[in-house]
Order: sequence, then structure tokens, then C-alpha cells
Amino acid sequence: MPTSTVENYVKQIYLQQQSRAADLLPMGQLAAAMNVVPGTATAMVKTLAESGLVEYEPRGGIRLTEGGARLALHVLRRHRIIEAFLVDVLGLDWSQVHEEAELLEHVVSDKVLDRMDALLNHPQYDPHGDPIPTSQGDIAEQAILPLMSCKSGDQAIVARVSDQDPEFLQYIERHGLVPGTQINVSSLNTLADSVEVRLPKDKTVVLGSNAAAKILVRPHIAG
Amino acid sequence: MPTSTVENYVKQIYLQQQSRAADLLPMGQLAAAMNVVPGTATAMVKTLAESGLVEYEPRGGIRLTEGGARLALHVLRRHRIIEAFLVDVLGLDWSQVHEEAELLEHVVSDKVLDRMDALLNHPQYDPHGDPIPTSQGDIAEQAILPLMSCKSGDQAIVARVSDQDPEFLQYIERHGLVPGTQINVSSLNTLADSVEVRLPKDKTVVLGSNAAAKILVRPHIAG
DNA sequence: GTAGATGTTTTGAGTAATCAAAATAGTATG
DNA sequence: CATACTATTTTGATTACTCAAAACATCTAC
Repeated sequence: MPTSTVENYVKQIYLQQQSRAADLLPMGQLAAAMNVVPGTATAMVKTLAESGLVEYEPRGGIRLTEGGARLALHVLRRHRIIEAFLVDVLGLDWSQVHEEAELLEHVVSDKVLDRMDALLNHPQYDPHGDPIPTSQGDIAEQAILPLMSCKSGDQAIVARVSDQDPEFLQYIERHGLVPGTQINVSSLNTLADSVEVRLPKDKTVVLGSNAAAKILVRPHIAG
Repeated sequence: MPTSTVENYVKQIYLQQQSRAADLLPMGQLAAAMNVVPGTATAMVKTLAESGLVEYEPRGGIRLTEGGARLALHVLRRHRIIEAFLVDVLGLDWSQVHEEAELLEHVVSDKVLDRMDALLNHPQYDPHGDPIPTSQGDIAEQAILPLMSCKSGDQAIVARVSDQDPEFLQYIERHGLVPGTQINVSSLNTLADSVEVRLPKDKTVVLGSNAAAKILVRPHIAG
């Protein structure tokens, strides 16, 4: 049985490997993501390698094995179903559920998870818009793009807000940019480094490119 | 922040102190309840005493402080609300939820717990019939009654055997009627002046009213 | 009142995870 | 190519928890 710590490392390696395109994840990257000093990450990675969860190339970096990826997706499934459950069944705010899920993901049994999943009607996406892996470990690869890559006039649906900072999430929520929201890129100006989007009810929000980079959208082809 | 282990020790001390009437809980009792070797319990109790959660009398035993009891009741509240939630909302079997709750009780936040509590309509008893402490730490004190005052079909826990006669005590022990044992009043006949109780493992014992009068129990209200 | 039996504490050691700081490798700069 | 910079690894310690087994108290019995 993997410890919570092992699960967290493997999950984080998976997530980091997603965002960075490179094959090998550098040690420092992992240490930063896990909020530990580099030496700790090195030590931990060695034991992960012993258990066959990662391949470790000293001074090069790490990569998940088949088994490591399977575990990562398993943890991710737990995390995301729990988030969905906390929002949809317990009525918590989607900007606050990440921390909770971070702890719960290591202790809910498969039985409980299945009940949650059933009660939610087997959702495909969590409240942040992240895809939920199946129990077999399949995950929906989705064509989602950063908001800044849209053109003026494009329609899209907010797919994901890729940041966990509660303050940012709350800001996003106050302005109605939650995942699932249909938006309209009313003007996008690369020179002014900003984008204005129109939301339902004719509200508008202006974001700088740094903020906009965290907003990922599924482009909506207007019928 | 107390660790899960500390919470478990404190909870267990509370529960053991309930069933045994004595003021001081002997070390061996705690070690057995926690499933650790005696030395481990001794070591742990010392750190609990350092944190002001228990009073420790070497070679005598332990007793919860005010603060220790508060923590114990807090954990117990979590445990029991979670059990109720797993049964009533997620539809699990009441016989299976204890293990789950054992893990979850250390990680659910107050916010989540409050939502569960509200969703369940502030239940007073968990699925096993144990009273749920309030968030202020008040708990319904369960009356201790003579076994003969039960009705057929009642569930109860042996609370005390109020007799000092070694022969009687040994008889009681041989038949598994020690304090803490969960019993089921299978038939109680005032005319025949006897009561039959069913124990775990489907053993049964028949006692006359004189003997039964010495057995004090805490009735278990289901639901 | 010495001799066991029983229960408790101490001692020594191990595991999992962490940090601080010294050592080392690799890469880039002059 | 030596020098310096950066990333990584090693080393030595620490914390929280645990066990096995030796040492020690306490109570009981003879």
C-alpha cells in the first residue's frame, strides 16, 4: 500500500509532466512542486524508483513508469470525484474544495468513491473543468486552448482555470468566469496585452495576459 | 495540530474510560485497545501528558484532562457524523462504515462536517446507536440500568458488574459478559424470572433475576 | 519476608519523511 | 581551459511512531 506521501509525489510528477513538454522531469521542478528541499525529493525519488513507480536518471530527471502513471491517474480520479462531490452534494464553493480533496483523496475507499461517482451520475469533469479519469485509468484528452489564443469574436466555454490560488479563484468566480461558462471574446488586443470577454447577462471582464494564460477554453463552433 | 495517532489514543482512552468504571485507566488496557505493545503505549502516553491531554501516574494509569476529553469528544463527533453520513447519504451498510470513518475522522474539515451534519438534519445518534456529541462537546449521557429493566430485543453494552464475589465475577468472565461487551436481549421473562442474552459470535447466556440485577448496561438506541 | 507472577517501564533499534548544509557534477562564461 | 554558477546529491540530524526484549516494581502467596 502506497503512503499518502508516495501518492502525492506520483500525482505531482504526473501533473508536472503534463504541463512541461519535456520527457524527463527535472528534480528541482519536482522539489518545488512538492514544497520540499531538493535533497528530500532526491531521497524520495530513489524509493519511488525502488518500488518501480518512476524511472530515475541521476542528474537527469525522472519519468513515471507504466505502473506509476496508473497510480497517478487513480489518485487523480479520487481527487476530482471528491471535488465534484463536495461541490454538487455538500454545496461547498468550488474555489475551496481543492485543499479538502487533497487530504480526502488518500483515505476514501473504492466503495465510497463508487457511491459518490454514482450519486453524481458519473461526471466527466470536475468543478474546475479537469477531466476525471475512468476507473480503468483512461482520461479524456481534450482540445483546450489558452484564452489568449482565441480571436476577437470567438465563442468558447471556460474549460479550466489552471491555478489553485484561492484568491485568484475567488476573483475569477466573482466575475463569473467559472468552468462551463459560455463566453464571447469581444476584443483581444495583443499590443495592449489584454483581452475582454463578454459573459451571459452582458457582463464583461478584462484580463491581462498573465491572468488570461491561466484560463483555458474549449472553443465553441457557433452553429 | 494533533496527529491522527494522538487523536486515536485520546479517543480510545475516552472510550475505555467509559466502559471500565475505574478512575484510572491501566496502561495494559490502553495498549490492548490500541493494538500496540505496552512499551509503545507508555512512550505515547508520556507525550500526551506533555501536551496536557492526559494525567499520567506511572505504574498507576492515566486519565484524560479537561482538554483531552474535549479533543476526544471532537473526534468522536466526527467519527459518528461520518458514519451516519456514509449510511444515510451514500447508502453503505452500517456494519461496514466503522473502518471508513476511522480514517475519515482525521481529515474532514469542520466545514465539511457541518454540511454533513446539516444534510442529515443534526442527528443525535449514529447508525450504531451511539450518541453524537455536539460541536460544543456535550454528549447525551447514557443512563446505566440494570439488565432486568431492558425489554426483549433491546441492544445494550455491559457497563458494570456490581459484585465483588470472585466466583460470580469469574463466571461472568467465562461467559464473556465483561464490561464493553455488546449484548442483545433475546428474551426476558419476568414470570420465569430469567433473561437470555445473545453475545457476539452468537453465544447465549441465561441469567436469573438475582444475577441479572448485578449486571448494569447502557441501552443502545438504534438510529 | 523471600519467591513468583504480573504488569509496566526502559533501552536499543528500525522505518518514513523531512531539513540544513557540505560535496559534487555539469554547464556556461570569460 | 580554468573559473564560476547552478542543479543535484550526499551526509548527518531530527521528529513521530513503532517493536522486541531486558529491567524493574508491585502485589500475592506461601
